[in-house]
Amino acid sequence: MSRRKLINDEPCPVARSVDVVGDRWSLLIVRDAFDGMRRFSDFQRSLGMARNILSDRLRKLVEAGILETKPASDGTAYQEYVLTPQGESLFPVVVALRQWGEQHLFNPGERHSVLINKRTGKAVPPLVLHDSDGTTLQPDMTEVRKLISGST
Amino acid sequence: MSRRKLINDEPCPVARSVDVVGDRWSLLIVRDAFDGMRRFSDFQRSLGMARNILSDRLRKLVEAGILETKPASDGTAYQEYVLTPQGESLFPVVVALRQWGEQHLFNPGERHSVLINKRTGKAVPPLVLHDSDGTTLQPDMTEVRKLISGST
DNA sequence: CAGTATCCCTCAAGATACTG
DNA sequence: CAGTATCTTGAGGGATACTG
Repeated sequence: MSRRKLINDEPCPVARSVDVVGDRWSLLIVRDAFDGMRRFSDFQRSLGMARNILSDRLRKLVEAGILETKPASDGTAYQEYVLTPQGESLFPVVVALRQWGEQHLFNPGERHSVLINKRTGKAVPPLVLHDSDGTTLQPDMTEVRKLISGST
Repeated sequence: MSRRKLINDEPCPVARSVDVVGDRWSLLIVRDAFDGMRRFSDFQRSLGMARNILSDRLRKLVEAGILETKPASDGTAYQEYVLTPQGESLFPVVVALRQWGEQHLFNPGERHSVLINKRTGKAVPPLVLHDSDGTTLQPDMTEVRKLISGST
């Protein structure tokens, strides 16, 4: 995107998040990382993307604090890329995208991968917004207030 | 993106979702739509994006079944763009991105917009994954099973 | 194996002018 | 006001060759 607008001074957290992970590959790399993937070649094979682009995305994800590099566990001289706590907190984002895709982007009966709770062996239930009293929040039950001072 | 890989035959719902909304603008348009925005010029002013791009994104969001057009409520000859039920079900995605951004992309004390429960007047609590028995799912408590036949 | 370095091309995005 | 049309730029992406 040329002459691209700078949005890391946007006051909206959604806009800043999209600026970091709102591209074709970043969230798929994160998805694979949640799936236990750590090595350059594994990501490359899984995603089928050009190596230079993968290299660039991994670097940016490390710069953004989403991944960190570690020496390879098998003693080779190379890196492993693992999620930081900040990266792990993208879990709801990836799950929400997964569930939305499952519901709306597959034909009836079409096969797709699915997220399973290891303990129960069952698919994880739909992600919904619960308020602190347990009520389920719908979109029209919320509103955005501008420019609240953050605690983080 | 040139010679871009086709991923609408990917078996992973995350990949398909990213293919639909994984760009710089789509989710911000959806965010504004959640905020009650309906008119072309309102989106344009809010997002500060080029009109031809906005036009293109609105068309694609309509094609994807996320927005639908309606005659303008004020009687003018133009369109309004409103979320379909499928579009509204992107709510968890937008909220998850919002909350991740709030936590990780702002300096302490820096001001940002915030999502409020209209009824209680308080910020909506963090989005977490609850299993059907109420336990909180962490990333390492889940795994992906490939190619389950879908019910949708 | 794990990248980096090049080369090339396409298209997303911006700017601007135009139209009913 | 709500777009469409046209032009330009450059980032995103692919392919491939190269390196330790």
